[in-house]
Amino acid sequence: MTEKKVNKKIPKMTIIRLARYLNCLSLLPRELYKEISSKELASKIGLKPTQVRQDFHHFGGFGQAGYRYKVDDLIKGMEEILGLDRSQNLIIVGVGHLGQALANYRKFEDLGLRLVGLFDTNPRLVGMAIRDVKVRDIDEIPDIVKSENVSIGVIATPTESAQITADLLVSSGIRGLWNFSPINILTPPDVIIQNEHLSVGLMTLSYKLKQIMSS
Amino acid sequence: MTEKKVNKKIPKMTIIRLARYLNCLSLLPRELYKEISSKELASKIGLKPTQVRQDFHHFGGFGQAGYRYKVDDLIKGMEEILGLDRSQNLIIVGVGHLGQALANYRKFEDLGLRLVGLFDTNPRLVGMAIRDVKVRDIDEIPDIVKSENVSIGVIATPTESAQITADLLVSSGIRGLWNFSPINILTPPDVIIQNEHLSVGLMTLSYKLKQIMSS
DNA sequence: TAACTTATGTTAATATATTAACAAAGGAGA
DNA sequence: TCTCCTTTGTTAATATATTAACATAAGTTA
Repeated sequence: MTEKKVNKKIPKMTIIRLARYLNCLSLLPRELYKEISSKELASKIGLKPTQVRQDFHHFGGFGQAGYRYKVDDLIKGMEEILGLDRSQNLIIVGVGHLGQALANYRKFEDLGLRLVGLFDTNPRLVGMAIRDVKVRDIDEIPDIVKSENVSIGVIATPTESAQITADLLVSSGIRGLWNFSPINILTPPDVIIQNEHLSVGLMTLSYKLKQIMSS
Repeated sequence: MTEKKVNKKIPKMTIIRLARYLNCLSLLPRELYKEISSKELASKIGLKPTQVRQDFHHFGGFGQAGYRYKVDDLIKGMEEILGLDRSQNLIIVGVGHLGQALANYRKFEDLGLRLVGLFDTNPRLVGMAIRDVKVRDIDEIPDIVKSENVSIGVIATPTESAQITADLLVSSGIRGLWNFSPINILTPPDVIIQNEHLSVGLMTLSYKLKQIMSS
């Protein structure tokens, strides 16, 4: 490792893989894996070792020639790059099945994310609590966003309400949206939106299935 | 349009975008949009018009020079390419919040997919029904897969059970897995696995947020 | 010590993906 | 009819991503 050269514009695909590496490493039993090679890590994700090393190289590398990577160093380094080293707060809008599934998602803590609010319009849900987080009416979103310094808003509402929800979150000051509705939400250019368009994954699965069936 | 040249190895990214185009088109009000230009379609997804045309070109094109695309033709063509023209059956394993969210997912029908089974190990869930689909014990998976000719299995179980569930689905004859657990599931090479590793999306969101914050 | 093995970092070569440029085709209006 | 505008299909140019090749470093064994 010579020097950090983080400002050299990191490829988009490298960031996605970095997240996959971190996800993979975090699931490893730490007693067994104190160290890991690019070969081992690659095989767990279905990549080639040289891809792993090339990705790491964009950040100056995480190891030293001859040695294998120290898992702790990898995790720490990647968390820093991905902005997961400082704790961030998030809220979930829409407390249907999907919203509740996400509210119970244990990985948030591992990623340094704290769920600080649940919101819905349904009066029967408002007042409930999931894992000690109260369900509030969406009217309270602006206040909570400010008081809790929320940086990420999760859109788990029905499709019809998704755009309005996004507008509300943005006007409340949130710059990061995690969208689970199927629509393409319109936002100002300084807002980051991460879409989880589930049907896209399902359709590509269908395509690949068709391919192997007809070969 | 000269001729279909589908056998020319379609780029992976083109298939993903094809799914996004179809998703976008299916959400359009059909009275208003009988036709659409590459420019309009591209802007709705945040792409350039030339990208849309290049993607379509891999299949010989969907229109005619001078005319805009007919939305019906686009949808029909893409459904055929993605293997959504013939109806496929799927089952969901794991009827927690996520499983129930997916079971209520209305888009399945639009994609020609029919939910024919829900499975769980929890005796309190077995016997219930969601949208007229009974929840059965996972022991019944092999029988149902055969009798209903199931082609896609959805893994919505806790992480600990994900690999076992996958093994069971594969041994029952399923070749397509849609995995919502965070782990990288091991399967024979002739099985297609589509991972929805939600934390990856969340991490890339965190990264982008960090970028705009520090600029 | 020397030869061999395994490992990472780095650069070069290849492959893939995106964007630009332009010909061909239709519609609208003078 | 002629010109202008818009559109798709197609090819060429550019940009990005992946893979291969190799130098360097550490550990191991004869």
